Amino acid sequence: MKVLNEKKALQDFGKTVRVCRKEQAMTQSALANEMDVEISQISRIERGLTNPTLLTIIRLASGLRVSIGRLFAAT
Amino acid sequence: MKVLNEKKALQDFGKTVRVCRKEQAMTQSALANEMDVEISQISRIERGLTNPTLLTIIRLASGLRVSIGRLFAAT
DNA sequence: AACAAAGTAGGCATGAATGCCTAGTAACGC
DNA sequence: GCGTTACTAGGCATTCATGCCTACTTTGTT
Repeated sequence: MKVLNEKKALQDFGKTVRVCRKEQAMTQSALANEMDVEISQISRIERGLTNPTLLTIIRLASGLRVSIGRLFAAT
Repeated sequence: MKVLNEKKALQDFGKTVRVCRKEQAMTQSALANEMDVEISQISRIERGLTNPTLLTIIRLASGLRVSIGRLFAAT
């Protein structure tokens, strides 16, 4: 029953998403298109403002062409 | 903009969670305690009825003592 | 500086995740 | 059989993820 620092976990995830996106030289808009999600949601995720769902995470990894594990490398 | 089979993705994830839980010889109740989430939520996740959030997924991996990537091995 | 592109801020509506609860079913040993 | 533990079903309330929209700020280029 260990305590999770939720805010930090979301921020770490967002940072990793941003790093991966930059590595692909994609804009938020381009990623949103690949993922078929709203562009504003990308911004919220990268800033750690939202707690994305499993399906969004799968879409992220697919759009960024990385493994899901990669998105949690900072964890 | 590839299409994602959402139902199958959630079911696959749930199946993997169940496999990992059995490997640890844990009950749903024990896992729920480790994760500090409601037991009914474990049941819903394993049956693919719900689309869990990032924080829930992190708690799952922690409670099951597996990497997050492991939970997506079927993906 | 001016302009364009990229990203942020914030609000609002809708649907869904989660917690909480009760009741029912399944799977086990005795 | 009986009893116990494990899991499922379903409802209800609250919170929040997401989509959609407009406006604003930042960044980069010329």
